[in-house]
Amino acid sequence: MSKATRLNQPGLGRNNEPPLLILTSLAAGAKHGYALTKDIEAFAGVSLGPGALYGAIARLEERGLIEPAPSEDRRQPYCITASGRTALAQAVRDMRALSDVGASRLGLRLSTRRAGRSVATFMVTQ
Amino acid sequence: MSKATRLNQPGLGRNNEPPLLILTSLAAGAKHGYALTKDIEAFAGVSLGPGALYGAIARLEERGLIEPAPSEDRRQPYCITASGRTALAQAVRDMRALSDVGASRLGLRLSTRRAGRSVATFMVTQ
DNA sequence: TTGACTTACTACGTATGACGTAGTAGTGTC
DNA sequence: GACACTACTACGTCATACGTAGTAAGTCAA
Repeated sequence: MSKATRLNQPGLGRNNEPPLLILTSLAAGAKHGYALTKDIEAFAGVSLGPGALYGAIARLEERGLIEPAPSEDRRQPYCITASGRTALAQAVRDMRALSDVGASRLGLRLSTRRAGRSVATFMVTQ
Repeated sequence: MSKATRLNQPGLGRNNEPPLLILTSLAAGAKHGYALTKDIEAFAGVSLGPGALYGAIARLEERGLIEPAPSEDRRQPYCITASGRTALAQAVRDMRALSDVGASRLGLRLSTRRAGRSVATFMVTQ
């Protein structure tokens, strides 16, 4: 938290996180753009500028992963759709699996306790 | 495994996975390009075409995250550097944290057992 | 020894999308 | 009534994911 960093990470070029972050944020309830920025800053420590934010929102809407909710004022709230939830769930599972492989190959021990065998059994055949 | 899909996922546009997958693969030992493709197909079920693969390799090398290893034949093996390991470790931790938030907001229960409170405590203040 | 197949790339082009910046307009508050 | 904050729109640039085509060396079978 504290100091929100822009997305540009040192090593791994440009990322496709904005749509993922937006879906994650909306999974907890409808929000308008500005509230999304704040929420994302809070849970991911990442600050999306308007360019990244509204660009991603437009694309997510085009693809039917989010949709505009009725608004009373000038703000336009969005909510996640069923297929948005599905896509997010898939992404979450993929990320979990990939981070498991990465952690095991690095010999990292993540905070979570886990039983012996897992996705990481892939590595023995490498 | 079985049928490796190209990276284009249905929902979340273009992704920055190639560098991450390459680092993950190299974390288990030096490999040349083609071996990387095969390994990545095996552990991630994702098939990188040469364009994606060698483009990402070049960029990773530029940034000092991987480096060429000595080769005997026409193949050019690469290995991960110390800062490559650091970057990968950070990415792994980030992915883990993000997938935890996502899972909890979706009400997903991932295969891993975990104790009660976690990164997901963020959501209560949303 | 030729031809087919696999391995292992290089080179090139396209287009998507992340992201910055600037501008604008409504709203609250002192 | 000026200033800060909210909540966007609009625009441009550039990185990079990714496809496709081409090439060349090694392997193996007839």
